[in-house]
Amino acid sequence: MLSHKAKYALKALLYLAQQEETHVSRTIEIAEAATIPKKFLEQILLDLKRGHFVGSKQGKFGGYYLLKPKNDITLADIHRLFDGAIALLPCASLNFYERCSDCVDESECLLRHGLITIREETLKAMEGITIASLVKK
Amino acid sequence: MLSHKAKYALKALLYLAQQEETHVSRTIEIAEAATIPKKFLEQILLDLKRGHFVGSKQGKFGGYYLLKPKNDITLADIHRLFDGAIALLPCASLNFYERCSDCVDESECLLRHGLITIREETLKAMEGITIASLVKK
DNA sequence: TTAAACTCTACTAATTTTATAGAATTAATT
DNA sequence: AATTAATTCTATAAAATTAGTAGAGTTTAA
Repeated sequence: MLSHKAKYALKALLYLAQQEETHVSRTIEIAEAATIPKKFLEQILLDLKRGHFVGSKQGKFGGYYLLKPKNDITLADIHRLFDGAIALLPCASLNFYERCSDCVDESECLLRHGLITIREETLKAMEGITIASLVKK
Repeated sequence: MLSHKAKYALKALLYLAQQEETHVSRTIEIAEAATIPKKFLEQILLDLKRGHFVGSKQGKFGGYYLLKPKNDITLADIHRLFDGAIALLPCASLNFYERCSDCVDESECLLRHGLITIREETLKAMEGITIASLVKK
Protein backbone atom coordinates (compact mmCIF):
# COMPACT_ATOMS: atom_id res chain seq x y z
CA MET A 1 0.00 0.00 0.00
CA LEU A 2 1.01 3.60 -0.57
CA SER A 3 1.89 5.72 2.44
CA HIS A 4 -0.16 8.85 3.05
CA LYS A 5 2.87 10.82 1.98
CA ALA A 6 2.94 9.17 -1.44
CA LYS A 7 -0.81 9.54 -1.84
CA TYR A 8 -0.68 13.22 -0.87
CA ALA A 9 2.24 13.74 -3.24
CA LEU A 10 0.25 12.29 -6.12
CA LYS A 11 -2.79 14.38 -5.26
CA ALA A 12 -0.63 17.49 -5.09
CA LEU A 13 0.97 16.72 -8.44
CA LEU A 14 -2.45 16.12 -9.97
CA TYR A 15 -3.57 19.50 -8.65
CA LEU A 16 -0.53 21.21 -10.14
CA ALA A 17 -1.05 19.40 -13.44
CA GLN A 18 -4.52 20.85 -13.71
CA GLN A 19 -3.40 24.47 -13.34
CA GLU A 20 -2.32 26.69 -16.20
CA GLU A 21 1.33 26.40 -17.18
CA THR A 22 2.23 29.84 -15.82
CA HIS A 23 0.38 29.51 -12.53
CA VAL A 24 2.32 28.96 -9.30
CA SER A 25 0.26 27.36 -6.52
CA ARG A 26 0.66 28.21 -2.86
CA THR A 27 0.90 25.34 -0.37
CA ILE A 28 -2.29 26.38 1.39
CA GLU A 29 -4.12 26.44 -1.93
CA ILE A 30 -3.05 22.87 -2.76
CA ALA A 31 -3.72 21.70 0.79
CA GLU A 32 -7.28 22.94 0.76
CA ALA A 33 -8.09 21.80 -2.75
CA ALA A 34 -6.73 18.30 -2.13
CA THR A 35 -7.56 18.00 1.61
CA ILE A 36 -4.02 17.49 2.82
CA PRO A 37 -2.74 18.76 6.22
CA LYS A 38 -0.84 21.93 5.33
CA LYS A 39 2.28 21.45 7.44
CA PHE A 40 2.58 17.87 6.24
CA LEU A 41 2.21 18.99 2.65
CA GLU A 42 5.07 21.48 3.12
CA GLN A 43 7.45 18.60 3.74
CA ILE A 44 6.08 16.59 0.86
CA LEU A 45 6.48 19.49 -1.58
CA LEU A 46 10.07 19.93 -0.43
CA ASP A 47 10.69 16.24 -1.11
CA LEU A 48 9.14 16.60 -4.55
CA LYS A 49 11.36 19.60 -5.13
CA ARG A 50 14.49 17.69 -4.10
CA GLY A 51 13.38 14.98 -6.52
CA HIS A 52 13.15 17.59 -9.28
CA PHE A 53 9.48 16.92 -9.91
CA VAL A 54 8.36 20.42 -8.93
CA GLY A 55 9.99 23.82 -8.82
CA SER A 56 9.30 26.62 -6.39
CA LYS A 57 9.31 30.37 -6.24
CA GLN A 58 10.11 31.82 -2.83
CA GLY A 59 8.80 34.93 -1.13
CA LYS A 60 5.53 36.75 -1.57
CA PHE A 61 3.45 35.43 -4.48
CA GLY A 62 5.67 32.35 -4.42
CA GLY A 63 4.55 28.76 -4.64
CA TYR A 64 5.03 25.52 -6.53
CA TYR A 65 4.74 24.41 -10.13
CA LEU A 66 5.42 21.27 -12.14
CA LEU A 67 9.01 21.05 -13.30
CA LYS A 68 8.76 17.93 -15.44
CA PRO A 69 6.33 17.23 -18.27
CA LYS A 70 3.19 15.55 -16.93
CA ASN A 71 3.93 12.33 -18.78
CA ASP A 72 7.46 12.11 -17.41
CA ILE A 73 6.23 11.69 -13.83
CA THR A 74 5.23 8.09 -13.25
CA LEU A 75 3.64 6.27 -10.35
CA ALA A 76 6.87 4.28 -10.08
CA ASP A 77 8.84 7.52 -9.56
CA ILE A 78 6.63 8.69 -6.73
CA HIS A 79 6.52 5.28 -5.12
CA ARG A 80 10.31 5.13 -5.09
CA LEU A 81 10.69 8.66 -3.74
CA PHE A 82 8.33 8.24 -0.81
CA ASP A 83 7.89 4.50 -0.24
CA GLY A 84 11.09 3.07 -1.65
CA ALA A 85 11.46 -0.16 -3.57
CA ILE A 86 8.83 -1.43 -5.99
CA ALA A 87 9.98 -5.03 -5.42
CA LEU A 88 8.49 -7.16 -2.66
CA LEU A 89 11.88 -7.95 -1.13
CA PRO A 90 15.07 -5.87 -1.19
CA CYS A 91 16.95 -8.73 -2.88
CA ALA A 92 14.61 -8.44 -5.88
CA SER A 93 14.94 -4.66 -6.18
CA LEU A 94 16.75 -2.73 -8.89
CA ASN A 95 17.09 0.63 -7.16
CA PHE A 96 17.07 -0.47 -3.52
CA TYR A 97 18.94 -3.76 -3.69
CA GLU A 98 20.00 -5.28 -0.40
CA ARG A 99 20.69 -8.81 0.75
CA CYS A 100 18.10 -10.34 3.08
CA SER A 101 19.54 -10.70 6.58
CA ASP A 102 18.16 -14.23 6.86
CA CYS A 103 19.40 -15.34 3.45
CA VAL A 104 22.07 -18.02 3.42
CA ASP A 105 22.71 -18.25 -0.31
CA GLU A 106 20.92 -15.84 -2.62
CA SER A 107 21.56 -17.93 -5.72
CA GLU A 108 19.77 -20.84 -4.04
CA CYS A 109 16.74 -18.77 -2.97
CA LEU A 110 13.53 -20.14 -4.44
CA LEU A 111 11.62 -16.96 -3.64
CA ARG A 112 13.87 -14.45 -5.34
CA HIS A 113 13.25 -15.46 -8.95
CA GLY A 114 9.49 -15.24 -8.56
CA LEU A 115 9.74 -11.87 -6.87
CA ILE A 116 11.92 -10.53 -9.66
CA THR A 117 9.20 -11.53 -12.12
CA ILE A 118 6.61 -9.70 -10.04
CA ARG A 119 8.80 -6.64 -9.83
CA GLU A 120 9.27 -6.58 -13.59
CA GLU A 121 5.54 -6.77 -14.21
CA THR A 122 4.39 -4.27 -11.60
CA LEU A 123 7.17 -1.87 -12.54
CA LYS A 124 6.04 -1.95 -16.16
CA ALA A 125 2.47 -1.27 -15.04
CA MET A 126 3.49 1.51 -12.68
CA GLU A 127 5.61 3.21 -15.33
CA GLY A 128 2.53 3.27 -17.54
CA ILE A 129 0.61 5.39 -15.05
CA THR A 130 1.71 9.01 -15.30
CA ILE A 131 0.38 12.29 -14.00
CA ALA A 132 -0.71 12.97 -17.58
CA SER A 133 -2.57 9.67 -17.91
CA LEU A 134 -4.32 10.21 -14.59
CA VAL A 135 -5.45 13.74 -15.42
CA LYS A 136 -6.81 12.60 -18.78
CA LYS A 137 -8.86 10.19 -16.70
CA MET B 1 7.45 -4.62 0.30
CA LEU B 2 6.61 -7.86 2.05
CA SER B 3 6.73 -7.96 5.84
CA HIS B 4 9.11 -10.42 7.47
CA LYS B 5 6.05 -12.41 8.47
CA ALA B 6 4.96 -12.86 4.87
CA LYS B 7 8.49 -13.68 3.75
CA TYR B 8 8.90 -16.25 6.55
CA ALA B 9 5.51 -17.74 5.71
CA LEU B 10 6.55 -18.23 2.10
CA LYS B 11 9.87 -19.77 3.11
CA ALA B 12 8.08 -22.11 5.50
CA LEU B 13 5.58 -23.13 2.82
CA LEU B 14 8.43 -23.75 0.39
CA TYR B 15 10.11 -25.94 2.96
CA LEU B 16 6.93 -27.95 3.50
CA ALA B 17 6.43 -28.24 -0.25
CA GLN B 18 9.80 -29.90 -0.60
CA GLN B 19 9.11 -32.63 1.95
CA GLU B 20 7.51 -35.95 1.16
CA GLU B 21 3.71 -35.94 1.18
CA THR B 22 3.47 -38.03 4.36
CA HIS B 23 6.08 -36.11 6.34
CA VAL B 24 5.02 -33.75 9.13
CA SER B 25 7.60 -31.08 9.94
CA ARG B 26 8.25 -29.77 13.43
CA THR B 27 8.46 -26.01 13.93
CA ILE B 28 12.08 -26.20 15.04
CA GLU B 29 12.95 -28.19 11.94
CA ILE B 30 11.43 -25.57 9.64
CA ALA B 31 12.92 -22.72 11.67
CA GLU B 32 16.43 -24.08 11.36
CA ALA B 33 16.18 -25.05 7.72
CA ALA B 34 14.78 -21.68 6.70
CA THR B 35 16.55 -19.48 9.29
CA ILE B 36 13.42 -18.12 10.92
CA PRO B 37 13.19 -17.26 14.66
CA LYS B 38 11.38 -20.24 16.15
CA LYS B 39 8.88 -18.47 18.42
CA PHE B 40 8.01 -16.08 15.62
CA LEU B 41 7.50 -18.97 13.25
CA GLU B 42 5.07 -20.58 15.70
CA GLN B 43 2.71 -17.63 15.28
CA ILE B 44 3.12 -17.61 11.54
CA LEU B 45 2.31 -21.31 11.25
CA LEU B 46 -0.80 -20.78 13.36
CA ASP B 47 -1.86 -17.99 11.00
CA LEU B 48 -1.25 -20.28 8.03
CA LYS B 49 -3.30 -22.92 9.76
CA ARG B 50 -6.17 -20.51 10.39
CA GLY B 51 -5.94 -19.62 6.70
CA HIS B 52 -6.27 -23.31 5.83
CA PHE B 53 -2.95 -23.40 4.01
CA VAL B 54 -1.36 -25.91 6.38
CA GLY B 55 -2.63 -28.56 8.75
CA SER B 56 -1.11 -29.66 12.04
CA LYS B 57 -0.79 -32.72 14.19
CA GLN B 58 -0.54 -32.04 17.91
CA GLY B 59 1.43 -33.80 20.60
CA LYS B 60 4.58 -35.85 20.37
CA PHE B 61 5.69 -36.47 16.77
CA GLY B 62 3.33 -33.69 15.74
CA GLY B 63 4.09 -30.91 13.34
CA TYR B 64 2.88 -29.17 10.20
CA TYR B 65 2.14 -30.20 6.64
CA LEU B 66 0.70 -28.59 3.52
CA LEU B 67 -3.07 -28.74 3.41
CA LYS B 68 -3.64 -27.30 -0.05
CA PRO B 69 -2.11 -28.43 -3.33
CA LYS B 70 1.13 -26.54 -4.00
CA ASN B 71 -0.32 -24.80 -7.03
CA ASP B 72 -3.37 -23.59 -5.11
CA ILE B 73 -1.27 -21.40 -2.81
CA THR B 74 -0.43 -18.14 -4.56
CA LEU B 75 1.73 -15.19 -3.66
CA ALA B 76 -1.46 -13.12 -3.64
CA ASP B 77 -2.99 -15.39 -0.97
CA ILE B 78 -0.01 -15.03 1.35
CA HIS B 79 0.25 -11.30 0.76
CA ARG B 80 -3.39 -10.87 1.69
CA LEU B 81 -3.14 -13.07 4.79
CA PHE B 82 -0.13 -11.30 6.29
CA ASP B 83 0.16 -7.92 4.61
CA GLY B 84 -3.40 -7.20 3.56
CA ALA B 85 -4.51 -5.51 0.37
CA ILE B 86 -2.72 -5.96 -2.94
CA ALA B 87 -3.96 -2.56 -4.13
CA LEU B 88 -1.98 0.61 -3.46
CA LEU B 89 -4.91 2.37 -1.77
CA PRO B 90 -7.83 0.84 0.15
CA CYS B 91 -10.30 2.48 -2.25
CA ALA B 92 -8.81 0.43 -5.11
CA SER B 93 -8.90 -2.86 -3.23
CA LEU B 94 -11.21 -5.80 -3.87
CA ASN B 95 -10.81 -7.65 -0.58
CA PHE B 96 -9.91 -4.77 1.73
CA TYR B 97 -12.02 -1.98 0.30
CA GLU B 98 -12.30 1.17 2.39
CA ARG B 99 -12.95 4.79 1.58
CA CYS B 100 -9.96 7.13 1.94
CA SER B 101 -10.47 9.42 4.92
CA ASP B 102 -9.34 12.42 2.88
CA CYS B 103 -11.51 11.60 -0.11
CA VAL B 104 -14.30 14.07 -0.87
CA ASP B 105 -15.92 12.29 -3.81
CA GLU B 106 -14.62 8.89 -4.81
CA SER B 107 -16.20 9.00 -8.26
CA GLU B 108 -14.26 12.21 -8.96
CA CYS B 109 -10.92 10.81 -7.78
CA LEU B 110 -8.32 10.91 -10.53
CA LEU B 111 -6.02 8.53 -8.69
CA ARG B 112 -8.42 5.68 -8.10
CA HIS B 113 -8.86 4.56 -11.71
CA GLY B 114 -5.14 4.28 -12.27
CA LEU B 115 -4.67 2.39 -9.04
CA ILE B 116 -7.38 -0.07 -9.98
CA THR B 117 -5.50 -0.77 -13.20
CA ILE B 118 -2.31 -1.40 -11.23
CA ARG B 119 -4.12 -3.68 -8.82
CA GLU B 120 -5.55 -5.73 -11.68
CA GLU B 121 -2.15 -6.19 -13.27
CA THR B 122 -0.16 -6.96 -10.13
CA LEU B 123 -2.88 -9.27 -8.86
CA LYS B 124 -2.76 -11.25 -12.08
CA ALA B 125 1.02 -11.49 -11.78
CA MET B 126 0.87 -12.48 -8.11
CA GLU B 127 -1.73 -15.15 -8.76
CA GLY B 128 0.65 -16.62 -11.30
CA ILE B 129 3.32 -17.21 -8.67
CA THR B 130 2.48 -20.30 -6.62
CA ILE B 131 4.36 -22.47 -4.17
CA ALA B 132 4.52 -25.07 -6.94
CA SER B 133 5.95 -22.63 -9.48
CA LEU B 134 8.55 -21.42 -6.99
CA VAL B 135 9.69 -24.91 -6.05
CA LYS B 136 10.02 -25.89 -9.70
CA LYS B 137 12.33 -22.90 -9.90
C1' DT C 1 9.54 47.87 6.31
C1' DT C 2 5.97 44.71 6.05
C1' DA C 3 3.47 40.83 4.46
C1' DA C 4 3.32 36.45 2.56
C1' DA C 5 5.31 32.90 1.00
C1' DC C 6 8.84 28.85 1.07
C1' DT C 7 12.65 26.32 3.96
C1' DC C 8 14.60 23.84 7.65
C1' DT C 9 15.20 21.29 12.02
C1' DA C 10 13.37 19.18 15.71
C1' DC C 11 10.00 16.93 18.08
C1' DT C 12 5.97 13.95 19.36
C1' DA C 13 2.24 10.72 19.40
C1' DA C 14 0.33 6.72 17.55
C1' DT C 15 0.72 2.60 15.19
C1' DT C 16 2.84 -1.33 13.36
C1' DT C 17 6.33 -4.66 13.20
C1' DT C 18 9.20 -8.02 15.06
C1' DA C 19 9.80 -10.51 18.01
C1' DT C 20 9.97 -13.09 23.15
C1' DA C 21 8.05 -15.43 27.44
C1' DG C 22 5.64 -18.66 29.58
C1' DA C 23 1.72 -21.35 30.69
C1' DA C 24 -1.76 -24.60 28.79
C1' DT C 25 -3.03 -28.37 25.96
C1' DT C 26 -2.48 -32.55 23.23
C1' DA C 27 -0.78 -37.05 22.04
C1' DA C 28 2.57 -40.91 21.85
C1' DT C 29 5.50 -43.75 24.42
C1' DT C 30 7.32 -46.03 28.43
C1' DA D 1 0.11 -43.12 35.29
C1' DA D 2 4.07 -40.54 34.19
C1' DT D 3 7.08 -38.59 30.93
C1' DT D 4 8.32 -36.38 26.88
C1' DA D 5 7.76 -33.65 22.94
C1' DA D 6 5.13 -31.28 20.35
C1' DT D 7 1.38 -27.53 19.21
C1' DT D 8 -1.59 -23.64 21.03
C1' DC D 9 -2.70 -19.45 23.32
C1' DT D 10 -2.23 -14.96 25.65
C1' DA D 11 0.38 -11.36 27.05
C1' DT D 12 4.18 -8.42 26.80
C1' DA D 13 8.05 -5.58 25.04
C1' DA D 14 11.39 -3.30 22.20
C1' DA D 15 12.28 -1.13 17.94
C1' DA D 16 11.03 1.03 13.83
C1' DT D 17 7.98 3.55 11.03
C1' DT D 18 4.40 6.72 10.01
C1' DA D 19 1.79 10.78 10.36
C1' DG D 20 1.64 14.98 11.81
C1' DT D 21 2.96 19.46 14.53
C1' DA D 22 5.77 23.49 16.11
C1' DG D 23 8.38 27.17 15.43
C1' DA D 24 12.18 29.77 13.86
C1' DG D 25 14.57 31.27 9.65
C1' DT D 26 14.89 32.94 4.88
C1' DT D 27 13.35 34.99 0.64
C1' DT D 28 10.87 38.17 -2.30
C1' DA D 29 7.44 41.66 -3.84
C1' DA D 30 5.19 45.69 -2.87
